[in-house]
Amino acid sequence: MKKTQRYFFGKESKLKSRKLIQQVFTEGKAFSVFPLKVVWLPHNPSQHLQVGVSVSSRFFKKAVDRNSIKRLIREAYRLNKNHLEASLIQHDKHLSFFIIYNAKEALDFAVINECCKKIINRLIKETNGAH
RNA sequence: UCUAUCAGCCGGCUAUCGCUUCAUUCAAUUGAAGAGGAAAGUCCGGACAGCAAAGAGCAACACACCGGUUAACGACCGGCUUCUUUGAGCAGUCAGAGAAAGAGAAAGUGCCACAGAAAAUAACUGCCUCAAUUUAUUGGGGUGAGGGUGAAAAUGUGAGGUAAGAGCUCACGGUAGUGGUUAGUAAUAAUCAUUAUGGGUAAACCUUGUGUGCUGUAAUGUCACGUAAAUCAAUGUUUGAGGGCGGCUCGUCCGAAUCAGAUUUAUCUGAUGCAUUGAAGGGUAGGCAGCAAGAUUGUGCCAGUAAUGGUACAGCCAGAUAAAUGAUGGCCGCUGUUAUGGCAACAUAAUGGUUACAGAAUCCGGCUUAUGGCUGAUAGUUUUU
RNA sequence: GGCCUUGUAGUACAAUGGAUAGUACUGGAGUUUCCGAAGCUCUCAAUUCAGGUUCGAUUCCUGACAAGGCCA
Repeated sequence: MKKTQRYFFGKESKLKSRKLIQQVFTEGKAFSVFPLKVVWLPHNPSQHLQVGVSVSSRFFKKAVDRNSIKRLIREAYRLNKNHLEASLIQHDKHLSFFIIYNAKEALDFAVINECCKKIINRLIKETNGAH
């Protein structure tokens, strides 16, 4: 079990409910690690962890570019999220957050991956430090 | 060699970590399938759904040579006419290529800057004539030939005619209408007779003909939640109150049902009802269907000039919803550049790329726009023989 | 996904199909002042793009591009 660590990112761990997204944006806290911005809220009724990804159509007009950036972010998140999930289950916390791509140009996978690691570490600190 | 047009294709296998749907399994798992020619723009046309039912006129909008294709279209195919351009020819004309929002300006209204006498009634100048007198001017009449400006100037040339002139008359033409004949399904063409001589603009208003109801899958249905039109109170009213005919008008249509009582047994009365005000209370946006077998895809044959249609066989081929088809590698294939060898084809090595435009969102038929590389065909061009 | 609206100087607006596209603010230069501000004078700067109709398009028509709005 430990030797083959899985990196699932299925339907259950995506933030889909329109109501919850509204709540996250109105009540949640935000910080940003360039080029990503995170809005998070320590609340989720169904799962321990749910996440959503968004790219503004103001910066990227073509649907192809938006989709490819979202795929990159999701890939980076998928590879790094296991620490966060474990910590949440350990402390029995619930979290839902949203990642927004904030740059005007498309960046490499390596940059986004580094950025994602920072975000995960900070989220672990925030959720544990609150209580 | 280059350019243009048309048609076709865009890699294959595999490793690790993953995504969506379906099937399977108690479950873990396992298996199968998974983006384009434009999926785009939303410019047209349909299918499908709702608006309970449902006239006439007007408005609004669209279209406009003829025939065909199609479920339908403003799309497509074929033809006609006009125009542009190239070539040939003395010329009439012929041939090739391309374009056309191509009904009506001879129903009416408007507009045509600047320039020009004048932009369509006419006037000015001029020409001719008569009268007067200051004998080179004025006034009356006739005329629409001359005025060289403009994008456009009152049908062109020649002759007759007249005081001067004028399609005023004649001949040959041009243009337009009407009526015949011939060819053609038709537009139209050729020809004959006759009438007229009226500039442009309808992508100005408009007229004629034809057609169109509106809204759109966030439609719509259904399940859950549960409220609205439900509850409570007060007041008023109780048969012609109100409502419909899709945007407007006309004319017209509906005007119900249930219960109780009374009787004239099809009427009356009352209530449910309707309107207004107040109180209390309340706020969802989730699931499923629509939604994946169809004007379907591929191949062959037949009909047709073609668009397209018919038929036989085979196939089932995305279905998400903050929205799947991805990330990192390897090998083969393809290909660019450089170096070496070779007359050349090519071979070897190094290095790089594997792409452009672009991501389904109810589904189809077109149009438009964005697009790199390769292959084939056709046309033109350059060089060599 | 669907349905609409609008494109004019740097900004906000105007224009009957007809001289060189106008007004205000802004920018630049000059004048005034000991120096500034304000004022005055002069000046730069635009019809989103491509076709078409017309003798002639900001205007009319078609297509593209861009910006903005709405849906229960």
